[in-house]
Amino acid sequence: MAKKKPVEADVSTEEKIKEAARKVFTQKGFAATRTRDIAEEAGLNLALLNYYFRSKQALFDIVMMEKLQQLFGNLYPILDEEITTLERKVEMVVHAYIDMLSSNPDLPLFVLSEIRADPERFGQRIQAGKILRDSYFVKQLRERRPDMHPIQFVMSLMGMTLFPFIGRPVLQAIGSLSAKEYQALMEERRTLIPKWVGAILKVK
Amino acid sequence: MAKKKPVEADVSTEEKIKEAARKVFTQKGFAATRTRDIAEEAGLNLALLNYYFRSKQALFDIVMMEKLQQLFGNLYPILDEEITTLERKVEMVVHAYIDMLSSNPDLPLFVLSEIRADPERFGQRIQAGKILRDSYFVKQLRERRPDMHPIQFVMSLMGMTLFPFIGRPVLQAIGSLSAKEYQALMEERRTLIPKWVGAILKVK
DNA sequence: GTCTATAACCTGATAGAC
DNA sequence: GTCTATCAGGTTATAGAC
Repeated sequence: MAKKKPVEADVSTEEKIKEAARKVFTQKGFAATRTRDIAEEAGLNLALLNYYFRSKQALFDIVMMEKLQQLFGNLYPILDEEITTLERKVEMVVHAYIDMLSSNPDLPLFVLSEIRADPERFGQRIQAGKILRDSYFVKQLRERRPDMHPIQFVMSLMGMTLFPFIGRPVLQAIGSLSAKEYQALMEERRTLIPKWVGAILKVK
Repeated sequence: MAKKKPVEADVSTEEKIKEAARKVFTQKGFAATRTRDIAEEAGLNLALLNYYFRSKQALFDIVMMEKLQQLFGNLYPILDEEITTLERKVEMVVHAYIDMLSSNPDLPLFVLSEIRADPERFGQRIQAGKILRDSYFVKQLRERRPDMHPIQFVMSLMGMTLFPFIGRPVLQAIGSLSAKEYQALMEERRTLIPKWVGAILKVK
């Protein structure tokens, strides 16, 4: 009743463009994407991109901020829970990533590539400090393993979780795996990684 | 004595161009690189690129093949040694990668991005099958852990080793680390990863 | 708001002098 | 072999009709 237009089952033009931009930018990156590709993907005219968003760069920035949030935004809330154990946090992080990346396999390679292409624009955007300074996770980790730098642990956890998606073409070829088989291995990693990380926490 | 020119301490123009191309392509990727960038980096004129190499794409292909070899070429020889143990092979792989990536930190993100951008051109170029079908490494791994798919192990090993370089800007920010501190952590990983991988091999 | 047409600019590649 | 000058084509962005 409060809507501007009573019947509006279809998405707005603006949203169509954003959705097309998400797809094309994530797949090809900023430099290799032409605004024409996005317009075509959206089934719209090129001029509308500049009507709704001022420029290719402005549209990209919007998509990029979303993707940064998507890739890193869920991390802190999980890691700062006070009641969950370290092992449970690892389980939750791995689970959340494999869920999300199964529908967005290109996300990590896209985000990390674009951060490197323009570090000062996007690098700072991650409120990076707070994850390792303030979180309950780090407190627990320091308590359990005062001998190791927390980031060493984070590197390995993220590496084990994200790398299979970043290096998928190569890994899939190395293993002579079908898409279905690869997906099954990702499912298996939900339990495999927490188990392995548990072993890492105990060693020495 | 057999040289065409008696005095030639300086590098050839062709090699200057290739060296500049290595640097710029690896840093910015194919799409974001302009042939003018390469010419400028080489301290030469743009026309010379097309004189020595036919096109941007042809020059890129040469660099890309080199970089593929650099990233994956040393893997099989190490993994197919008959006399070394599984643990020793892991040590050697980790050591070789950390050595090489310390002077070429952009290499993995570059190669993996470009493979994704053009999978049919470069994907096949890695004689991928042989690493996991034929190598002595896989034989040892199957023997030790018949319950797990070898690729699961490879994913984790490569992830722990390569990801710190792929995600460096983010990880360095997360940890509030200087370049020097980051480098020290990479050195520490030479022994840390083999130790952790050893724990993974034993768990359950 | 949406389109077509076109401006303004950039990029890869080449022609031709030296 | 190396340079300057320039072409041809493509790309972002805008003007203006509807």
